[in-house]
Amino acid sequence: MWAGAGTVRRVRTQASILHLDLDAFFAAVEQRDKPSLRGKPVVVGGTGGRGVVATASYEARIYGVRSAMSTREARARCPHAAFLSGRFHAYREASAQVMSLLRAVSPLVEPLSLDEAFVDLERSDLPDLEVETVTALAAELRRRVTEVTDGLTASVGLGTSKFIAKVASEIDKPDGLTVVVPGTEQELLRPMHVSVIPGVGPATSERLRRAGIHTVAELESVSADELVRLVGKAQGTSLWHLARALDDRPVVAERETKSVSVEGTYDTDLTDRTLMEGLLTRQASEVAARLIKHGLSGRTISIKVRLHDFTTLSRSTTLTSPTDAASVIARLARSLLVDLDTSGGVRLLGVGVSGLADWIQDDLFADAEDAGPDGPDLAAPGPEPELPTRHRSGWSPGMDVVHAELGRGWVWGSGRGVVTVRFETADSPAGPVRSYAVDDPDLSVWEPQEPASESATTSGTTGSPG
DNA sequence: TCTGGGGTCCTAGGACCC
DNA sequence: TCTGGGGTCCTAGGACCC
Repeated sequence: MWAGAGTVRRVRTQASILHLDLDAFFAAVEQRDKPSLRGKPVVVGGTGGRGVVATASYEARIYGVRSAMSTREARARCPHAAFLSGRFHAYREASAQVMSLLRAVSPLVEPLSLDEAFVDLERSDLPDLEVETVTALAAELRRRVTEVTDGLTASVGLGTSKFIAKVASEIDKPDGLTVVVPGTEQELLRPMHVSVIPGVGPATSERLRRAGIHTVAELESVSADELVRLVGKAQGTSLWHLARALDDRPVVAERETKSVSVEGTYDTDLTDRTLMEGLLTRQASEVAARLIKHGLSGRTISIKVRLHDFTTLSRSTTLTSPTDAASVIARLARSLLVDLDTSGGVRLLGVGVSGLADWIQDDLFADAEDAGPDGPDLAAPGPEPELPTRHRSGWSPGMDVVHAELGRGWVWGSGRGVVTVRFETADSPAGPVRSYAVDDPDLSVWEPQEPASESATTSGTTGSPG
């Protein structure tokens, strides 16, 4: 029965999905490249005061060092380990070698990270997809991985779905190969903890635990309606299916980028607003550089602020058209910080751009050349930028610079016949705000107009005698 | 001085439009 | 004029993954 579970999910009848996972990847690359580290505990990750472990070699895992553990704790558990901050060039290179091996097996390869990928064997040249055939292929693949990477090892799992292939690759790690024979999936899953299911992390595990659900077998006995009630619609239906090993997610080779961001955690909490603005400005430049490098631009600019007590805030604003300009991203990022109370100290700051388009409206921005590659810059000396006629029909928050009674400002918002201008002052990136009629004929000498704001309505209420 | 960095997806509420 | 529903977009926060 498919009671209340929506559309049928067709699971493959053959173990044609392969999952490959390079063992203790970052640490293994370090041990490969530096023989003195072989056989010794190696920890790769953040080495600063607030760093965390990215990868621990198996020698370090003996001491209880784990991924995502703070480096501080890892040092306490295994003081004699080598603590390294990582050489991502080397990791990327080794990863590329392995990925190209996988693509030689099948064109349909989905990398999950530098050290992990799914391969769809239905698109391979194999004569059939019987267990013996795919097992032989996987064994040969593992041998080739070690050969081309000069000694790295991989764990491989094979199954009828992504879920099962991934579970399989964990079973005989490191340096192992496991094939889950089609038809035996539920038998394998039932005794396992619910956290084996993708998407079930600490929070969901705890919710399920409180409902008396610990194993996949117990999860299977819960109705779809009950699961939706417990964890929400999307996750509830997903759980109902995955508990039955019903997983028809396809292997997807190319994924579109949805957002680009840069963030940093600082060893000591930040309290100086000017410093924070400077850091956001630098991060905005890095984000812009990456957008440009990939030919992307985006409409939504966000900042992320983690306070001293680890509460995390985000603020965002959306432009009417996409940008990849560092000055625009920086200006908006700084102004988003203005509302936030950071007096207790800030441990993390970040800038991101989402709502990406893979093209830029060149014609629309042609005039930005006057102000340099980053678009109009309020700090730049020289003549006022000439305002093009397009400003009369469409205003672009964050991008358009205008001239009005407080000097130069930039468009903060527009709508209902009004354009809001934010003036940048020496004190603040987001200085005073004034609104102007959108059809004002003279752009540079606009007369201030009463903003259509909330404060106007309250005064009317108190003034009425009733 | 517990708790990285770069992502993805989901939820919920409000605005706005039809 | 009142009421409601659905769809879409936006914002903020949270969970999760590697």
